[in-house]
Amino acid sequence: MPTIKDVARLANVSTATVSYVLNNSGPVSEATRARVLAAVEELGYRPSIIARSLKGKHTHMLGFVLSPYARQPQDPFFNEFIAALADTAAGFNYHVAVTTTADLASERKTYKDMVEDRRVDGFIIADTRLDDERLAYLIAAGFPFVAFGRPANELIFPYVDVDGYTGVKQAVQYLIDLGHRRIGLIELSPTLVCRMHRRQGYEAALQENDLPLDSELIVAGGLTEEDGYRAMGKLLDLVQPPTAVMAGNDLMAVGAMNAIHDRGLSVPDDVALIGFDDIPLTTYVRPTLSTLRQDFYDIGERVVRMLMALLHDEELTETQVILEPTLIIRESSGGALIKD
Amino acid sequence: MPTIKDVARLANVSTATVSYVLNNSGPVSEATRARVLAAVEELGYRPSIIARSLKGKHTHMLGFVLSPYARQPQDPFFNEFIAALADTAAGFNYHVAVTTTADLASERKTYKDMVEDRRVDGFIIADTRLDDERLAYLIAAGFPFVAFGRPANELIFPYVDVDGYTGVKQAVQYLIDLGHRRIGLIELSPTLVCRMHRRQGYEAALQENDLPLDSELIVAGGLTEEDGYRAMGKLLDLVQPPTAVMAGNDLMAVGAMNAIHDRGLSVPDDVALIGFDDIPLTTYVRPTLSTLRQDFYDIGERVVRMLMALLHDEELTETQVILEPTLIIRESSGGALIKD
DNA sequence: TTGAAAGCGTTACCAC
DNA sequence: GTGGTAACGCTTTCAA
Repeated sequence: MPTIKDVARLANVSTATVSYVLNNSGPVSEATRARVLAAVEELGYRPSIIARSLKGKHTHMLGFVLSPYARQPQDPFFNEFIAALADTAAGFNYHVAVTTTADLASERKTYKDMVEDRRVDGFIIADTRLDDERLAYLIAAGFPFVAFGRPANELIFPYVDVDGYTGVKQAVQYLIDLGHRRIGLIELSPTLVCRMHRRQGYEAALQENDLPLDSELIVAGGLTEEDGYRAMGKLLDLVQPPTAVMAGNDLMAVGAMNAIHDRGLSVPDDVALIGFDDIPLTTYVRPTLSTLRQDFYDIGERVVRMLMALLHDEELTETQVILEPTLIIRESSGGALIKD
Repeated sequence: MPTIKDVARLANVSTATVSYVLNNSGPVSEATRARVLAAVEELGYRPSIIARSLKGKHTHMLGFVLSPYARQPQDPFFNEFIAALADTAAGFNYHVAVTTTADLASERKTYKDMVEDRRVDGFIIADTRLDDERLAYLIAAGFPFVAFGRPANELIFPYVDVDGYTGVKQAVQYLIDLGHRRIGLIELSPTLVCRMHRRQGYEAALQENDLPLDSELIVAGGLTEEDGYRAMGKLLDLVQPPTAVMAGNDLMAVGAMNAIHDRGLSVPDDVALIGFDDIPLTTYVRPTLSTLRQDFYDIGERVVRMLMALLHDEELTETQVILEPTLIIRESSGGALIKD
């Protein structure tokens, strides 16, 4: 591998001049520039990222830690999100280091290691939590990051989030307009900040329509298909089961769908269903799943752009971005209950 | 951030001694060692990965490039595989840089950049192709990598692969044993090496049972649910459609399932179905999908272990590993056609 | 058992 | 416009 010295020698200039040419960081005569460029070409020289980093104090790496804590690794969310991160970062000549963790302890250690080893210049944090150690740690360490998800407390940091409140409210309103009066809610994991907003959206929709808030219609779910299956089972066991259900995410909605089918009932005739996320799975199942779409690619792209601005000391025009999800009506939400 | 010099100063030793202690690379008296360790502790010192890399000529990074060319980004395969890569690498103090590419040209550029910039010490390559530029390039460049998938030609490199031939043969035999005589095959993308082996397994099973090889029963598929849907449509359009179908992967099997349902037919009564991969989706659909399981986590782990051995100049005990897939019978493959 | 110093490949300050 | 050289933080050779 040729180094800058080899280039300098071949072009009969100093290494400083080579550096000037390559980085446009000094005045160089056209003739010299041409000679340097020719030498670079001839040698196939590429500057060493590592040496550059040692000088420049940055790694051109972004960190993203996969945690089973808030999302299952099989959640297709990651595919789109990671692709967006990697794509967008590449546009800035950055790369993304993806790490996985098994539990909270190893997650803690991972962040600490990445920060203290200065392996990455900044982090992308997904799925903010109620009492989020990661956020607290990074803020305390003064380490740059941008989150997908809002804070639950008074912490201040840049983020992109989806408006779960408005989204769920709109979806539940849609079900109410269809004629549904008993609408169930299968909640996400209690530690997730977004669970809160979605719940509030659900309650707001009922209140605005003067529908009673029946606590037995709100069941703890979780994250996975199994969680949704189990939660739906509880709802179906009620003396008066709901005729429609809003699920915390698509995976649980599909679980709910299976629970309904396995009891010989039908979606949407016996129970209408709406999910959240719009993962590809929604169109694979029958009936296809109505849902609230969050554009993970868009979110990932925005998050990286904000982080790049942060790292380059640029002015962040918007530091907290809230995106509206789109209600996507497919088959599982059914038609009007009472035909006229 | 404290440097090695700060530690040396505080411990009243030279930087060399600090380095000896930290790397166990020189004889150090117990007293000195203790003093150094105390200083490290007090300062919260962590060696700079970058400076280390500059000396040592390695980055402690592994590269993995996501390509839509052979697998759709929404393929859940990636989740498990990437998690396995990241987990296993972490055990060796390595990290994984994940990059995405949009097309073959950008893929080519990505590999070139990563290699020439020496951003990573080695690559993991997934889904080998018939005429695989990536492999050719890395071999020509003498750059270390381990593949998930076999070569299609005479190239020699370390890999882990799943025995698609035996797997599919076994699955088709299973269908034959159930009484099926007309068995369809929905193929993977033609460029994938594994398509070949699976096709051969299909043909072998038919031949061993003296069943005719009907070319109209073999249809081009692809990768996605849509591909499977379309391919199944073609099979159902036949004058004499198959009573069972082996799909190139689970995603296409689910697409086939939907195609069958959408024509008012039933799985497995009208058409029995077996997929390949065992992604979580197989248990979310109704009927649940029979499939050949490949353990992506295991594969990812093995690939990284082999790559680590390669990078550390250790003897590779096995350089080409073939794993057997497991036939998993769920509902979609049905029971015996002719009940006795 | 310890340390001085060279060197890894850059960048950038300061002279010329 | 150009070049010499120190510096980035570490490892390692060589000498003491």
